[in-house]
Amino acid sequence: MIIVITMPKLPFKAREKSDCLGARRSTRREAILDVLTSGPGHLSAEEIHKAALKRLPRIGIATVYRALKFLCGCGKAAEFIPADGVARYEPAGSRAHHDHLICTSCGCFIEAVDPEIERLQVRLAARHRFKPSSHKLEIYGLCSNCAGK
Amino acid sequence: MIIVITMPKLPFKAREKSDCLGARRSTRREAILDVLTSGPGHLSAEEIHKAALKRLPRIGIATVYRALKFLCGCGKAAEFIPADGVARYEPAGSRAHHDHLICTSCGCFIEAVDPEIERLQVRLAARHRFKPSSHKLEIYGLCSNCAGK
DNA sequence: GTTCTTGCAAAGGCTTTGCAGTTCT
DNA sequence: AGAACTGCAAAGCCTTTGCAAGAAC
Repeated sequence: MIIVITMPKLPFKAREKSDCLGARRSTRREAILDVLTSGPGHLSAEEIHKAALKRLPRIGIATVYRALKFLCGCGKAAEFIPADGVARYEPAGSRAHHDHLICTSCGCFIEAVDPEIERLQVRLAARHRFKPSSHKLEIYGLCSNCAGK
Repeated sequence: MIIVITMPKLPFKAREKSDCLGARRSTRREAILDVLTSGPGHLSAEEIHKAALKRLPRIGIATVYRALKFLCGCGKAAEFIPADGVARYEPAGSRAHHDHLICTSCGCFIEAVDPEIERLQVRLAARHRFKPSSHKLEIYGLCSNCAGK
């Protein structure tokens, strides 16, 4: 069984709070959400940890993972796992869905959307009597920079 | 940097052989390829190992991983990593590309293709001056069986 | 006999968990 | 005070690697 959207065991009170940032104010979670929204996007947990350390010198990697699970559960962040198997995180909720063009040379991520593809995916699922809840399209290849070399 | 299609270090002679099954005949690699082609598909390394053990009671998991890398390098198998982060393998080469509908309830994989989506993906990449080499579309949701419940 | 292949055990990399101490309300 | 949050270290899981023994050519 595969869980795609992991809802963390939110503390009881957190579920009642509209901002979903937790039952209590937490400097770490706020910092991590901020790293996520102000950073370049598509960061790994380790990269997020590194960025967070600049603001909170003693924050541990476990806290980062916990906060990320939490934020994903709240819909404030989204996790996705590219072909290298290392999870990346991006802010979610306020941002539109998008697919990824991933450069296999420099590792950069380009966000892209094609409404038509989105529509066709729904059709494809329907054709198989499949009820889609989320999807993920990744195109691997060379970005314009790397292809030029 | 993200390597999507990992070409294993093939032994020198293996590269010259057309069947690409290795420089030498290997019962294990043949068995694993057979598990792959005759099995239900989308098996994890562990599942493949379990199936292989029935034929070769002493085969080790390392051999399975090595063989899988090898077969992927030869184009005889394809690896893909769904949202749970655990690699799955399927026979390749003789089979057409396809996308996956993945049931988040029972974990089943449905293979599907939509030629139009394929075309639009190329267009989408081109629009970003991106040179695609492979892509992966996964739709998560409920299969008809699970949706009915 | 040389080179490839294998099993085993150990190590690696990413992620989660247990626990005791700390913080928030 | 009570529940939530945190850092640290340990454990977990999947995968790879080192090495000595075995097999193929």
